[in-house]
Amino acid sequence: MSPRRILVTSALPYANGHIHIGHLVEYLQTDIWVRFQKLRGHRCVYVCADDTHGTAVMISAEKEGISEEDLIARMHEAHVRDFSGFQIEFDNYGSTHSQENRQLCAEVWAALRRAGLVVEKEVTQLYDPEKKTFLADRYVKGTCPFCKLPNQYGDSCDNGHTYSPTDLIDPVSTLSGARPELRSWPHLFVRIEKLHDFLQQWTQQGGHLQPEVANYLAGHFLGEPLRDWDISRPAPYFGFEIPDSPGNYWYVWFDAPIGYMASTLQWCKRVGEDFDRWWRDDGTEIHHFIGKDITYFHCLFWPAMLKTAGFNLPTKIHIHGFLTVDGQKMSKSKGTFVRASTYLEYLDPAYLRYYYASKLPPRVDDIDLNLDEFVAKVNADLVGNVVNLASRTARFAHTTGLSPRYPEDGGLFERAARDGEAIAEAYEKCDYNRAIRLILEASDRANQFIEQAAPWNLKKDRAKHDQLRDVCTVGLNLFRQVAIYLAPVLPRMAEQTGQLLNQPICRWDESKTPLVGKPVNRFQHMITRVRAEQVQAMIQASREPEEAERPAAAQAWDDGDEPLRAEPLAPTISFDEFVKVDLRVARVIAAEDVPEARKLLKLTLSLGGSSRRTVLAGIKGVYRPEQLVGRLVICAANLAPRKMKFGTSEGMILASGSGDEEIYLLYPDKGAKPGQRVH
RNA sequence: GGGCCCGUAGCUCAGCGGUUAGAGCAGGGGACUCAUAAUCCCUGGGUCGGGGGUUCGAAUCCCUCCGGGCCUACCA
Repeated sequence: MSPRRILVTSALPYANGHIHIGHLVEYLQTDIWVRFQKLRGHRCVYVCADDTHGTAVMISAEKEGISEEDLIARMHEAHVRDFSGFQIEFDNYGSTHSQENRQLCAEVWAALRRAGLVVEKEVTQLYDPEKKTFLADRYVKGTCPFCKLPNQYGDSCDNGHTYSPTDLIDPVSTLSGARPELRSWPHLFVRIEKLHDFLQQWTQQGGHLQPEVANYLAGHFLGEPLRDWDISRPAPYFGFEIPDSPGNYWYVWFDAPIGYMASTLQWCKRVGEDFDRWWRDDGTEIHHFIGKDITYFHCLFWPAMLKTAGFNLPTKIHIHGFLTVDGQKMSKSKGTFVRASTYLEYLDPAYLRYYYASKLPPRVDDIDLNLDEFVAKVNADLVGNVVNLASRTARFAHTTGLSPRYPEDGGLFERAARDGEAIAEAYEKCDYNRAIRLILEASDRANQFIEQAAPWNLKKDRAKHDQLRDVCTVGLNLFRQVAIYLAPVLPRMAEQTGQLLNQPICRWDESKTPLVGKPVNRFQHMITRVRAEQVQAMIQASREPEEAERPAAAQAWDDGDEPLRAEPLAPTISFDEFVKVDLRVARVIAAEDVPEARKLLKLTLSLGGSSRRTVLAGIKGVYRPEQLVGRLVICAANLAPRKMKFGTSEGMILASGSGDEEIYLLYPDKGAKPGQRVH
């Protein structure tokens, strides 16, 4: 087989946050694939970069009082450190804020213009007059025009109503607290519909996408005309100004994927390669690894851009699912939102590399990091089964060395050498789960062999020295095969195996030829067992301070400013306005679930005597009905009844928190009586 | 409302038209002592989410329902 030329990318991590164990699913999946290809002898280049542009970076920089450039430089450094800690090896790790990227963006842009795909349309948006900037939906808050729920984002409210930010009642900019005004501005759009036929064909044929992804696109986007893509943002915007449209900047999703090319270009300059050979040459394969959340950009816009500008199209887009921890979404308060750097303080990266590999299917399925299983798998498979194989033979072999000729082994070496093809095929298809299972089977057979050959008995009899040497030669060669097959996942172990046997592991095919006549070095532990306490310590360290236990001796409170920032103060009101709201103490005398509703509980409140109110409260996410019965709450009692899908709500009960997972009901101190007004 | 993925042993998953449905871990019993309390042997455990259908034959294909996750739209 002649060597393939393969360019591989992972999605560009956003410069606004740190790498966490969810990101690592992707970078480890990709790194393993790249290492596999290199080990197979192919020409394979792995590029990535920080995604640096957009509003979120601007806001963070301002919040910290530093320039965007300083912020992204700092994050770049942190990202690189995290990746290298996990033995993720890029050939180039760049930034979308680079000269190369600006140049390539201009090139792609010119091609879109030339093809007549760019049109200008007025867009009317809310504008923050204080910050002199247009506001994306998530930076506007106000009262839902439908249910009058206050403090809702610009596109939808917690009760599930969707609307335009211009319909919000009393909108407030979360950037400045100012009242936004409506303004229009010309935006540039890409008429992607002109490429509909091409995209239909490209997504449905040629095996570029997993079947479920192709179906998703066909059913969801390609069944109707594709909408124009709004690709420009007015200043101020951290990004690249559009050369032929001063005052406008490319939307971050335009320049981010071009960052794949820009990073390649940087690499080409550094090592003296020809860029066109990698991006304009049918002989090159391009493989993107991404998460399912960004399917839309990579499978529609990106091929459209490449096609128009005459670059290589992706050979394959490998899409993976999300990470859950112990079956649930990662959570900051539970401590399962673990940063890469935190992980590395407590655990060996080899554990996670192995664990993810053992779980990853070729499909888009989510994968679960089950912490108990993590410990069990690492200890049982990696240490107990694989490394132990070396550990239990290398000590004997240190004195004997390897036999000059490979001894009879009942066909075990041959068998594992043959299985190499099936294992390689599994890696190629990103079916790491299957690859690992096959490898573990080989390791199992080797352990059985050792057990039965009992080198510890042979050692007792000097006359059996040669037999002992033969058994160790078999055992270590079977181990070496396993180490080769696991090299993409566990590069460190492959190196250690090379040192142990005085023969570095460089090629996959070395699994086909037994190693003989070599001295064996003193065995050193390759991977240590993991203890559940270490994992627990890591989880503890990842818990957000707000959830940590309060210190008994309350010293200075260190309350963060995030809540206030997330929801700035509303405009000042007069006392007269305040007293219009009649807040009352009320007792929950009945509570029941509204099964069809995602968030609602139906509460019956007593205001004392025979006064009853039925209130539908969106607190199901946190409170169960039985917890509430008997409790005192505070209720907005003179609110106009509101007809909702599941009945009429005659008031609201007071709670703080963002909504879904975070809700804190307010209740009065002991002694308060239902019906009392709150002044 | 539409779509996608998943539902197989206590747990995590494999099998995706054909012999009595598998693995690892966990459980039970035994062996061994070289090894990081590792290893080896034996063993219990499953209406393959429910129900229909296609087929000589279905965990595997089709329909439908239920449950979990996700994406996306619209109305109010």
